[in-house]
Amino acid sequence: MPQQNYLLAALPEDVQARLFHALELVPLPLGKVLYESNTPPRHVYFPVDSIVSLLYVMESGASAEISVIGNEGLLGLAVFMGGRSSPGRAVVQSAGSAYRMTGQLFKDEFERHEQLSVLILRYTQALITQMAQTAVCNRHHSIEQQLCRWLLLSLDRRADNTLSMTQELIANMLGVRREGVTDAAGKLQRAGVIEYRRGQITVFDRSRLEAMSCECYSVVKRESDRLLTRQ
Amino acid sequence: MPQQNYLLAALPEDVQARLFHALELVPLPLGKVLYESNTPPRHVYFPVDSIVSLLYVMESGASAEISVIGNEGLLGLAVFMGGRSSPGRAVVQSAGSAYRMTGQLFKDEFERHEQLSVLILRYTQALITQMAQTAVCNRHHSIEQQLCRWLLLSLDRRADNTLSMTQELIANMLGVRREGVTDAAGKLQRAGVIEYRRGQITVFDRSRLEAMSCECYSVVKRESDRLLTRQ
DNA sequence: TTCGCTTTGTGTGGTATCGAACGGAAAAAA
DNA sequence: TTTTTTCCGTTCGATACCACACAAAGCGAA
Repeated sequence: MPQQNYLLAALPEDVQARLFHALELVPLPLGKVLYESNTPPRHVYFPVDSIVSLLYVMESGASAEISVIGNEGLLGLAVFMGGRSSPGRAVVQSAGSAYRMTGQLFKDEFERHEQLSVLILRYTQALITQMAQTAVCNRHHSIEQQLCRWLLLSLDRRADNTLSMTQELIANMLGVRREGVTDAAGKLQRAGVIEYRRGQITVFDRSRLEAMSCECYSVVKRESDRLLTRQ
Repeated sequence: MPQQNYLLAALPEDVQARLFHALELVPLPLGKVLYESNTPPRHVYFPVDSIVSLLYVMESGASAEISVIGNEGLLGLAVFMGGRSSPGRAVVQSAGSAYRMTGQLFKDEFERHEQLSVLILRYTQALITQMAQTAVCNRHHSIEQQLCRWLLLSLDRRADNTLSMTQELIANMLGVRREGVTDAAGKLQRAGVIEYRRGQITVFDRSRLEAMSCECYSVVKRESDRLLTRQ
């Protein structure tokens, strides 16, 4: 159901009616690259039960995640921001599916329906907040705190309390070494907050995780809620 | 002249005519705080010869700059993104002046004139790129590289090759200690690239500075040019 | 079962940055 | 002029993160 995506669900019924016949449900396997850096996207994606990461990759090959997008958002902002493309790569971080429609069609609708554009702009601001907070977090917080933040952000976009994700991949997202993640994850496991085993992470104590995380998670969360619920 | 601001200058003449009578020229002294975190802005600012930094400040007091705004842009995106306010603080980094108009008025114009909104959206995307690149830069590059990037970004928004800026303030922007900046700046000075003396920085060899900077500067620069010139 | 691959744990050493403190020199204020 | 403040340079030890290497353990396939 398209309404599993909050952005789509928040639209007025008449706009939904116009849009939904143009939507196509596609599976998003783990690791699939939706957008490559600086190449114009064909489609706009609305995740339902998948999670997609926006990664910036440097010349050296080093990378860092700058935002996480799940069923609260959409991919392909560049389409109606007018830039056609953007640096950064979009990679499926948690397999699932998403609705999509062609960028041109969506752009037309964006320009036609004010309720749609208002919603998208608010979502854009939420995304900006997430990116800004990520920048500060990268500068000032420990790997352990960032891991907590990352787990929480991913958990918010999942139906249960598990994640399929190796430490190696998490390290790529956070832009740190795998060993650093091993250390931090080991601490969390010994503290009884999480349990992991060969790429399967289970979160036992979410409130402890929030307490061990840096403020960045709650700042982003609060701001997203403020922007996307208070219509 | 309002046209000293590139965004204003890029508008069609009829839109300029509509907007300019609502603009007010105000001086921006060094250190002035234009927006405080999470407080709704009254005005939208268009810098002409001033530079404004967008800072995120953490609970601990530690801070980091996430973008620089000069005569190529504007401040107060939250106004028409619909969020009314945003986290982050806007501080004048280089004294000068700016045109401003009330947020409500600007929002009305934004919604009325498609040429204006298209331009602003493109600028927003350029800003997003800058923020994302800053996040990655914070993660992967040395203080020296980041200092080069920062000097170049500021220099682009200045008419000459000097900056009034103490190492202490630069450290706050970059989110590092003052001593780290002293080290990096000392290297640059010994290399003959810059000269500084009690808060006055002169750049002698811009091309060397670009060579010593990380790729982040050129990525942001190229993307901004692409978005804002190719109408 | 055995083999091979992936994932995770650990160690060793090196570097960059941090935290805190002190001192000097130049500018600004009195 | 003298005093005060600001800005810059330097030090030292602590720590976080890095690069590389290798071992152990889980899992799947033959």
